[in-house]
Amino acid sequence: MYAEGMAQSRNIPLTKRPISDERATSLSTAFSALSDPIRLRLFDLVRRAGETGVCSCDLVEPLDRSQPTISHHLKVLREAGLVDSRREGTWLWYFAVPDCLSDIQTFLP
Amino acid sequence: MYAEGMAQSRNIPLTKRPISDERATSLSTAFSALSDPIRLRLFDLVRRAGETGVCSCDLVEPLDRSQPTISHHLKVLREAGLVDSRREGTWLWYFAVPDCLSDIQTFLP
DNA sequence: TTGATACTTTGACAAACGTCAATATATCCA
DNA sequence: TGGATATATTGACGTTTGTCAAAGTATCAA
Repeated sequence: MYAEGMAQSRNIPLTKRPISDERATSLSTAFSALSDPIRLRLFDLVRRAGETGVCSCDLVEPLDRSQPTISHHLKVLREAGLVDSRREGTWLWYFAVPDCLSDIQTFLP
Repeated sequence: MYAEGMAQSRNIPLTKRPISDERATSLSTAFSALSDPIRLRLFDLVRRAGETGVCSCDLVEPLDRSQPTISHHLKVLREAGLVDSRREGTWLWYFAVPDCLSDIQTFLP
């Protein structure tokens, strides 16, 4: 049976300097943005389009999702700071934010 | 109004070699495992414990979650291939799988 | 101003998720 | 064999998420 406060610590140096709660939340937002297969492919497509970016209308067909769904995913990516957009007439060109993954980079070993 | 198949392609070289669906799914599993703040801190704690690992009982208190919740998160991390465990008596020592993030590494710029 | 195209927002719904209490399983020790 | 500790599983719950149809907003051109 498991009872309150009965856990016996193994007295192992748990952590020297554990990640802060704030940083964990910030990082998890970035990870979360890439945690859906469609959204990951979406980001991949946008990133591959380089500085020029890619017209959002060209992203619907290859991902086999409705246009509103793609729009929703792009919003998630933008709010996570991974992509941004530039308007050109009625079109929106999406591009990857430079160094958007540097924070994740520093977390990896 | 948005109508079926009306999207006009901008004829931009969309992708040279877009990520495959399988790879996207595999990668998103890893990202998903780190998409929760508590689970991210959990992995951070385990990883910091090095080869020896850390006793699961020492992870409940610092993360301020119930024992079943920590157990659940550890299972998610294990199924994502990020951590593994070694039994020692009644204890389970969790440790980070070496190079578990190499796949994510190769995805980053 | 009217119509066409590009995109976003809203509303709805099922599925997945994070959480905990309660219970079950595993391992050791007396 | 029992009791104690460590961990996992089950079941339930409210919340979040991915999705689409429908409707709304934006921009341009005739």
